[in-house]
Amino acid sequence: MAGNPVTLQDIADLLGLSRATVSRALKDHPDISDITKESVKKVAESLNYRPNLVASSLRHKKSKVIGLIVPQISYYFFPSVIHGIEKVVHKFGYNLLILQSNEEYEREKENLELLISNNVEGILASVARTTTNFNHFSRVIDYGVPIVFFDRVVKNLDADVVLLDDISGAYNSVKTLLEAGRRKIAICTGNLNLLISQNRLKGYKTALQEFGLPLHHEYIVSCEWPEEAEHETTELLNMTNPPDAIFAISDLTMSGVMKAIHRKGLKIPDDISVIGFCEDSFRTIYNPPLTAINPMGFEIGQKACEVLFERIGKNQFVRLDPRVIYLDGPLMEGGSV
Amino acid sequence: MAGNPVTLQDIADLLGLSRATVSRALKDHPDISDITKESVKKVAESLNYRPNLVASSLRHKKSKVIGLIVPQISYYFFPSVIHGIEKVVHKFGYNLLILQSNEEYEREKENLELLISNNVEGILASVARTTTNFNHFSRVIDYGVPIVFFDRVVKNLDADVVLLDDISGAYNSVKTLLEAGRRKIAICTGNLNLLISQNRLKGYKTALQEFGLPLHHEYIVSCEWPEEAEHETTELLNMTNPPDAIFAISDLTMSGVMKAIHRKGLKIPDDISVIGFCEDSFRTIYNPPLTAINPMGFEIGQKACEVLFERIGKNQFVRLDPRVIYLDGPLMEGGSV
DNA sequence: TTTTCAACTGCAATCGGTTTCGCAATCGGT
DNA sequence: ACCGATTGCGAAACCGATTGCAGTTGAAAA
Repeated sequence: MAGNPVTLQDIADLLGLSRATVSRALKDHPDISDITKESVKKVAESLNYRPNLVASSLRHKKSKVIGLIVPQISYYFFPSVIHGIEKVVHKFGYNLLILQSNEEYEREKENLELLISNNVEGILASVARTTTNFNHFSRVIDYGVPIVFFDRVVKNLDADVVLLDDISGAYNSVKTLLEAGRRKIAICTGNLNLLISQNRLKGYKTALQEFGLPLHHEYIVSCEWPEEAEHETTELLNMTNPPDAIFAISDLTMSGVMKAIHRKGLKIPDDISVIGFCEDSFRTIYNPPLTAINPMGFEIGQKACEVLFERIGKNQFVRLDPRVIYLDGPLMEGGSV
Repeated sequence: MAGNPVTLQDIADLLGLSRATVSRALKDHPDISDITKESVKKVAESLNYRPNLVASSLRHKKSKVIGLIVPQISYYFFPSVIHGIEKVVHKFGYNLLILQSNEEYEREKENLELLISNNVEGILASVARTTTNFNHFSRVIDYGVPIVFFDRVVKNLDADVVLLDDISGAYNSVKTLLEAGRRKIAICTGNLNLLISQNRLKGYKTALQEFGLPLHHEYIVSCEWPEEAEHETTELLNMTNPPDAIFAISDLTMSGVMKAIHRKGLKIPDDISVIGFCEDSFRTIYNPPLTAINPMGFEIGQKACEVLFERIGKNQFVRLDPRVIYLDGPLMEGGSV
């Protein structure tokens, strides 16, 4: 919002034309003569004219904006996702309105309202871990704005979903540890509210089961923040029968796990093995680089956004069945197993 | 933009009132009777009414949106900044439109246009390293939209600027290395287009000079990405007379430096000392945690945003002199020196 | 009974860009 | 010179929320 809001009217007045003509001239409408177009463009340029997208959006009922709600931008995963989304959004000539829920249910609700009020044409969302009630999402869907969930998804809503095959990713991780001869494997999972945490835990259990190993409940810890992960890991390491391997389900938990291990002075992978879901840029920070499942942030963002644009492209009354799209997260060899 | 765009008119029709009355009722205008207010609110609720902020914004000529342009969201610094900004933006009841330039001048230009077209009331920006011409910024300022630069700032424009005291931060870093007995200190700086790189280099030079040490130009390397930093560092380490300390000016360069050191199998701080500008969450990933200047991302974001709101609050014709605000980045002791 | 005033509510314009419809001028052809 | 077609442009409505102004109603005061 400027102090110098040059409008179509200003240009029109200067040239003795109508707003309509100026508008058309600027977008090369065939009805307008080349001479007029040229003079209009010249004046627009000299006046430093910028079209008011807000007005345009009001008229079109199209804002050309996609909304994104993430728990937080920190760490490696979500920035990667954002890159992927941005690429697609830009390709379609849209813009991205990014909001953070800070893991708070209330904030998430507010954010949704805000996106609706801003006439976004679609929403990409990864839910906060404190969210247990999903009415705010269904309201938006009923309102007619398509949502695609990614990573931290909600099922059983009329929305598409893009995520990693978490169960098999976790299964493969733990299997890798087992095949390396580890038998006392702990898991540092996240808030079990989240489907993603549940699924990664499920993969862990499946792998152990397959190897005929019992479940040690004291090896299963759940944490929300790196500090908590560090604390829990320290407890694990101080047990009389400590684990010889730790599976961390995210970069967030992993960073806490690693701190605890460092603090304890353990050597990786000699004293203890470590594996998890980590973006490349994160896992290669460590020495040796971690062996980890690539959580495919970039690809998830891209895919989620493409799916969203498919919805937006369609007539909303064509009821598509919600799709569930799984990506495979490849295991990246490091030296931590 | 929805398929179910409930408008004031819909509510008005249902109740046999006018749009005007409904609008006033919803915002508790004193002219409206309590009975009317109540019934309006009830209907609005049941219809799942959401005010169209786009329309409102057009009418008010206030979008309640702040624009943010950053080179990229990756790594640790900018996410911290965004957190700081968000906090303030939310406090003022505004929203944040985040755009990434991806370090490209052209994209940065586009992003600015976009923000203007979206009627943002102010802009926070950290410039791309490929930007050498700043006309796009001055055009925006002339247009009447206030800009506050942070971190990667532009001086001599009519805009406020919030940044670290880079020279003294760098000076202190290098001094720390010197006081630890290191004499062969290399610097891994960024693109020297950027004032921030120049200043951090200047601090480095000053410290050396103060200790009566000559400048070894082969110890000064400049790089844009972690990969480049890794490569350059490897070269440094392979010299016949390699440095015994490295000063990395950002988390981005630091991550490359560290990889090279790890690959070379050197021990920190025994074989080589390392220092830099790193957010806490980043520097404590390493073992030992890095000794580093805190780049104060959160605080910079907060401050920049507060300064911006001061500008927005003022009548734009009250010409304030541009302010330059320095924050001090404290040295965080780790174990890398 | 008339005046006065407060309490409510509606009309219509506004924000800036877009678009439908239609009009006037010009052109080509006969 | 006449007719239909084409070109170039403007008037006005529209998107949805807001607001200055004016109008209506009812009750209290004169």
